[in-house]
Amino acid sequence: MRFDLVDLQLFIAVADQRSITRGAERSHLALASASARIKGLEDALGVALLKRGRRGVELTAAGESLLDHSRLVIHQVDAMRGDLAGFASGVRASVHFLANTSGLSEHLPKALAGFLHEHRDVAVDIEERESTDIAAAITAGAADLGFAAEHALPDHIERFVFSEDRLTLVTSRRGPFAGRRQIDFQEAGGCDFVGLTSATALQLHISKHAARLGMRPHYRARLRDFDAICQMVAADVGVALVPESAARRCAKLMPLAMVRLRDSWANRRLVICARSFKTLPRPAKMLVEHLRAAAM
Amino acid sequence: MRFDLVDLQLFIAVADQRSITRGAERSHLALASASARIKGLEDALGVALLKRGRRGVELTAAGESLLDHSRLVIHQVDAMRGDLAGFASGVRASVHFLANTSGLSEHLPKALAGFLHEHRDVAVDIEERESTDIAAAITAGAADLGFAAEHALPDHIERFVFSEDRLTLVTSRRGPFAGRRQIDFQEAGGCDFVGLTSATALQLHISKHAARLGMRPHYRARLRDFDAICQMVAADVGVALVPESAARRCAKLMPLAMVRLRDSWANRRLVICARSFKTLPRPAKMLVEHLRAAAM
DNA sequence: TTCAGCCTTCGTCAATGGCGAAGGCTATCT
DNA sequence: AGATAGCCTTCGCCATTGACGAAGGCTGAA
Repeated sequence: MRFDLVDLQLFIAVADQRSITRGAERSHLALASASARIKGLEDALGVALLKRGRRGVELTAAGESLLDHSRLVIHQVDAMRGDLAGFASGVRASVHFLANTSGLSEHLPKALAGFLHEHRDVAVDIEERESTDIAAAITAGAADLGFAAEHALPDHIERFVFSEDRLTLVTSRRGPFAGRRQIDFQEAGGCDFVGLTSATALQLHISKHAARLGMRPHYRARLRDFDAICQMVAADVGVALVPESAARRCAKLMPLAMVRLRDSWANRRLVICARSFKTLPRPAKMLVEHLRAAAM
Repeated sequence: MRFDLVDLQLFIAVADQRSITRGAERSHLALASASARIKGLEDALGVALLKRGRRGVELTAAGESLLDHSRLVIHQVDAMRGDLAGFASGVRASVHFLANTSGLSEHLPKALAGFLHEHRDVAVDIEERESTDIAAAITAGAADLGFAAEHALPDHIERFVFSEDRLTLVTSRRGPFAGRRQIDFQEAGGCDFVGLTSATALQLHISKHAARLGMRPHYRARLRDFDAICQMVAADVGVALVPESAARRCAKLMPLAMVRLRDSWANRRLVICARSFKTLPRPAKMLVEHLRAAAM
């Protein structure tokens, strides 16, 4: 007692045409074959689906119900074909990912490379955004995942710690703390500073804590990325707070000194975040699992 | 390039068991047949669905997607089978209908009899409810259709006028308006009344308009149905406002006089109502069409 | 190197689903 | 009343399909 998708498609054609003859044509079947299929469908379901007449057929109440269901089933199958066609053609599932500057340049590339290597049928679209903008975009559903500083995130956004970013004071080689390995940030109160443009989450973070310490740092320049900042510092324009990973990378190329801060707020927690980990599409879930495994 | 429902069910079994061998068993197929079907499915969709291994299989990303789709399709097909099984067993589609007392006893029976005669595969379950209760039930989705007084319905409930119910003052044959064909309701201000229990929509309607006229009718008795009310009236306990159709019917059996009211509010519009006519199940839609045709 | 576990391939054969042709039913026309 | 047209059902035939058992192939573990 069975039927198949061809039966359902034929039934839809017969119902649309109100004729087994024309429905058979529409389905590229001989009339006899179509008639037998419809009869088989009625046998399988145990109910008459059509009223046969001289001028074609009409649906019974059961036939009307079957027509509704058939349309749903065929629509679902078409959606399935479409989805699987995406896999077949290599236009595969993708994850939309937003990362702040630290994430993009320092923390993620290695982890993402590993993931993409293991999952050749998933693409990751990464865009650079500020941490606060990442929070807004994720809340709005405009991205699957984000990499951001935890302090920039509102409470409703789910997250787990991926890494920590220790802020480091960079100075020129002959700078004011030459020979010192670590200081309290307050000791830098009298220095000129080079900083990020004020809209960034990192810069806001620094400003907030400086204010708490009663400091009013004087910014000689504000720039957009760590390399440019470090070049200014190496040229003795001022000192700067940058992520340790960026400082190390720049120190290889420029005459810089790195001085650790004892302040606890100088350790930023960087997190992978989502509106809800549970409801992510499957490719994003796979990426999350990978990143959890790669976290510190 | 095709697949069928057996393929999808087999795929679900294979995915659940993580084994073609055990999936074949679950689907009552030989291993070779199952293997060939899965291979055919992969050919049809143009993408690998499984990673084969020594300890069974794992789903690819495409396979995971197909699994999700397959579950939806099979669920839809099961729903279809269930629905059609209802037709096959004669437990056919039914319409859940709520009607007020007037509707149930005076207005609907003839129209519904006609419908049921024409549609032997539909059942109509009618329950008696007050008009205000009908509104609540329909809003809550607890019934498909209602027959109620329009004034008792909130605005969001869709309706069309089925009939009008003219309220009539009934008195004893030798009553206070003997010989009068029609009066203003206010002229009955000095009479004793017999009425419905105060919770009914009709009684609330009457009370509201009496209050507007500055009347304070004195109720000697409150009863539940028109026959009982008319018996009291015939026994000269008081006068009563009842629907004209009920008054006519009772006047045949009891010494009653009927006096028309000139007041416009004495003409109640009785409507067929639904939360949304457009989204009704098909059997209810058929009943609505029939009632539209039978409306005044 | 052997073995166990699992999947794939091969050959066989019964069942299926397609077709053309002919028959049957019903309403309409002459 | 008989003929006709329109549409659906049945029959017989035949190529294709889908089931099976048996054997082969691959891979990781012992």
